Parts: sequence; structure tokens; C-alpha cells
Amino acid sequence: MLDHTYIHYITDPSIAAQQVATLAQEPILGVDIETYPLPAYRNRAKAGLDPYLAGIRLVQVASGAGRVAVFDLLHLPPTILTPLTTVPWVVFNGDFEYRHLTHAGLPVPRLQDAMFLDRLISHRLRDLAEVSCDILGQSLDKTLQTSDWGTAQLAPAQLEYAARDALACLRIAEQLTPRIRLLGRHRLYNLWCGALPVLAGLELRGQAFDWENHARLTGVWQQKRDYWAAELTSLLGAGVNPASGKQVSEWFCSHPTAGDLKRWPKTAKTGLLKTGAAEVALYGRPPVVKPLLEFKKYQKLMNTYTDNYVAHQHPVTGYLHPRFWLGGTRSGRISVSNPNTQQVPRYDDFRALFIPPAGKLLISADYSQIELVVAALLSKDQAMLDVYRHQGDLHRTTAAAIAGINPEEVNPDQRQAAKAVNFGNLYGQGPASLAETAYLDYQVSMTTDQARQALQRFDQAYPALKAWKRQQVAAAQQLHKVQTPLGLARDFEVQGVGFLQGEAQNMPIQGAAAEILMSALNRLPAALAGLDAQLYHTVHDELTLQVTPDDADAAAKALQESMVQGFLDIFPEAEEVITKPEVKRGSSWAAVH
DNA sequence: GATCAACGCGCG
DNA sequence: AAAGCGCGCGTTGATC
Repeated sequence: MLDHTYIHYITDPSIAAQQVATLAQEPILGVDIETYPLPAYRNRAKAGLDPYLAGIRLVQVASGAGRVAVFDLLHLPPTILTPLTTVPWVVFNGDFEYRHLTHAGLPVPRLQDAMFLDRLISHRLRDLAEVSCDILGQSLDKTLQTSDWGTAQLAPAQLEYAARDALACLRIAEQLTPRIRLLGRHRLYNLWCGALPVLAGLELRGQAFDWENHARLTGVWQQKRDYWAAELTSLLGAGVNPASGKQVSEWFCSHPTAGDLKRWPKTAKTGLLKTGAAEVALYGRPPVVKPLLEFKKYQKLMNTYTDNYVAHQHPVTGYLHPRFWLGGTRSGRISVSNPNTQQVPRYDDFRALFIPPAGKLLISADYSQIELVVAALLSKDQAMLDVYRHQGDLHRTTAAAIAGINPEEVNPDQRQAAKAVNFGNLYGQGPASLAETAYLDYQVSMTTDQARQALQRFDQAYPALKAWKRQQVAAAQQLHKVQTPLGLARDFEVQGVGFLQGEAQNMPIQGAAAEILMSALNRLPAALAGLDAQLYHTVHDELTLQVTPDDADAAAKALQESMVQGFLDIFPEAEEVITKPEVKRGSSWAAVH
């Protein structure tokens, strides 16, 4: 491929304009950019990757014949590239290009992302070098990726490197686009491409955060952590680090009266006592249990949500700017990192730290019980669908089926237990595990036998769901894959049935729910057009927007409509089954729950 | 000092 | 043999 690459390095404005006019005639362009840290942030790690801390040095534009124009923005005004935006671009991990170009004030056309194309056949996100090697049979040396892109005189090798990547994007797309269409996965591909600018916009804006109260809360947590640590020192002895599973396990083993050692579960690899909160709560004995659980709780909060958050406070905006990875999980859900604001503790005092920018408010809605609704739709289980059709309460219905009574006779404890059964069942949970989660997560005691019976009654109550689950396991065993409505597949190696059962049952359900959310995200730009409303956050079944108060009513309507229509995009037959998500508004994330 | 496996735990 | 799904990321402890 490289042999036929013709690189045109452009620094002259009139030549640039001429080239841009020619390239704008192409049906599609491969595009890549190179960035460099601004002088003020030269010593800051990865500043060159952050649009606020970096400049765009090169924009490389590849066309089908294998020619690559390399525009040097050190010598050219960025706006000279504007005519190129009449042509679709193929990029790789286009989130990066979108954020940098948008921050630089350049319009960005609809992006085709070769990373997504690859994701749809490779089952995980891969970088350009790996994809190039695999799909094009061409190894890409990435050593120049981190070279000095701010230097006055770029080396020929740098220009070649830059050009090569842009062309690789185009060639990968040429290879994979027909394959994705043939596999019937282009709808999901298009949803990812459509969601890309929505999420990249969120990443660029960031999430406003209340740092003052965060510091206050950190102090409270630290005090509590230290208090319980001191308690543990007197109970366990100064030589035992309560944060060390190994040491805690050894302490329990040498103090047999402190726990039920006979029944205490062991870790898989090292054979120590499991020292998770669940095991400590179930198999430990007073007086060690409470201090240990309290210590673990505040230790976790301190470790994950204090200094680490401060480290992610952006030097320019002061906000959090997490990265949202489309297709980041095996089921097609979005994953989030740096920091992962999808795993924020549900305590109100912490969620209250997530606030809109000054003068705005948050509005938020989530899909109610989306995975159960999706399971009903995928399996076409009439009993389940009937419950939702009549705006019934599935937990109550299941509770009635388990106890063999009428739904009106169900008491709160029974309903709570049924919740555990409903959710556990979706993932192929066994009786012992169900009994444990029922106790730990739902505060309901049941014996393993009762759990077994509950699971059986569930299967009897929803026979089509049971059949569907069995069908998924069979597909995993015989075809070695299961898939979502839009064709995202999960492959299974040949192995024992037990290993894949839960995964095979859950993946299509979780994946379908993710596709619904993806559709809603795709609908947002049009629905919010003309309104001062932007995406603030999304967590699997929830969308949160920041809006100006004047537009709150209209935005709430648009959000609800996007979510309803997004659901129907994946399950057109669901009209009478789904309930409209309720949109809440408030001055923080805690207030919209 | 850097890296890795193992474990644990926050969320949906 | 038994095992509820999907993540990101923290510490511990072993190893290089």
C-alpha cells in the first residue's frame, strides 16, 4: 500500500486551497490528525492528546487513488479545510478528531469510524496498528506517534507516518464496510457513528463538579475511615493491615471463633478466605464484622473517589472530562474511563457533586426495568408482556407466582424477594447465589431450597422466557455465538455448558438495551435542535442533559420522545409495552433521581 | 521502580 | 466441582 502512496506536504495557502477543492470532489476521504502540546503544558503528561492543552499540527487527507495531502496548520489557517466537510470522512477512533477539530472551531462532517467497523467483527476495540496488521496485512510502526509534532521542521519520516495512517483508515473502511453490510451489522455501525459526536461533545464540554463540597465530603470519609482503622488495630493487632485480604484471611484462620471457618468460601486462585464484604457479613462474627465492613466501605470511597477525582479536575475547564467508549464492552454498552463516572456511589451527598454549569439545570430520565422489558420482548413471553401491557408490576406478579397467591395479596417482603428472583433469573443465577444476593442486596432471607423453588416457579410463570434462554445457550454451544437484535455477536469457545450459560443468556438482553440507548442518543441532536440543551451524562439506561431553564420544558419533552422512539427503533412492536420515561429536573444529579 | 495477577467493589 | 451478567480501577503482593 505504502509503495503507491503519494504524499503531498502542503504549507502554501494557495496550493492548499487548490488541493482542498480537488479533494472535495472525492466520494469519501481518509482523515487523520497529529497534535502537539501547547508550550504552557509541554511537561504535562499526555497534554498533546487534550484539545484544551494541544494544537493541531497536521491534517492528513487520503483519497481513493492512494494520494495523501498533508496540511501543515503551522503555516495554514485551519478554515482553509472547510470545503472538505462536504465529503464524509473515514477516521480511526474519530472521537479524537471530533474533539480537536471542534475545539479548534472547525466544522466536522459525518464521521465513518474504521475502529467501529473493526469492533463489529473483532469483538473488542483494537488500535490502528493491530487492525492494520490484521485487516491490511501491513504492520504500522507507531514509534513516531509520540514524536515532537510541534517542531518547526517536520522530518520526512514524520510526514510519511502521518500520511500512512490516513490512508490506512480509508483502506480498512474499503475492506470492512461491505463485510459489515453483508453481516447485517450496518445499522449498529451507523448508530455508533451517529452517537460519536454526541458523546465526543459531552467529553469536550465535560461534567461540571462541585469541588468545594467534594473536599468537605473527603474529610468526612477520611475521619470515618481512620476511626474504624483504629478500632481494627485494637481488635486485630497492629501487625494486621485490614486492607490486605491475605492478612485478614490469615487472621481469621488463626482466630477460629471469629468466624464460621467451615463454611467460609475461598478465593479461586490462592485458596485464601474470601474477604469481600459479602463473605465477612455472612461468615464473620462480632465484634470484628462491623468495624471491618465500615473500614472497607470508607477505604473504598477514599481510594476511588477522592484524590483520583481531584487528579482529573481539568486545568482549563475545572470540570471532569471522562472518556466514553462506544462499543467498549462485549455486550455493546458504553464504557467510561478517566474517571469512570458510570460507577459513582449512589449516596445523595456524592451524586449531589455532579452539577450543571452555572445558570443551567439538569434533566434526567431512565428506562424502567429495561432489561426485564427487553427479555419479555426478545422471548415474546406473553405472561411478561401482559404485565407490561397493563402497566402492571412484574415484581408483584412474580411474587404472586412464587407464593401461589393473588397479586393483591403480595406483601412487601415477598415483592422484595421477587425482585431478586427477577433480576437473578435473567443471568442464569443458581439457587445458592440467589439466596445470597437476596439477603445482601435485597435484605430478604431465603434458604437455598426456597431459592431453588422460586426459580422453578419463575420458569413456570414465564415459560417462553425459559425456552428463549435455553435457545440462547444452545446457540452458544452449537453455533458458538449469540447476538443482539442489530447483530452484535459474542463468540464462545467450545467449552463446558456451565461456563457460557449466564453469558449467553445475558448478552443479547444487555446488548439490546444498549442498542435502545444508542438509538435514543442518535435522536438527540435533531430533537434538541434550537434548544440550549446538551448531553451531560449517560449510564446504561439513563440520559441526563444540562439545559437552560427557559428550554427545560421543551428539552424534557424532546428527551422523553427520543427515548421512546429510540426504544421503538429496536423493538417496533413494543408500543403498547413500554412506559414513557419520567423526566426529572434539578440542580444536581442527586436531585434528578 | 515497573509490571502483573489476583482480588475486591463501585455502578447498571 | 461450581460458577448470575457487563464494566474500570483501586490495593496488595509477587516478580523482574
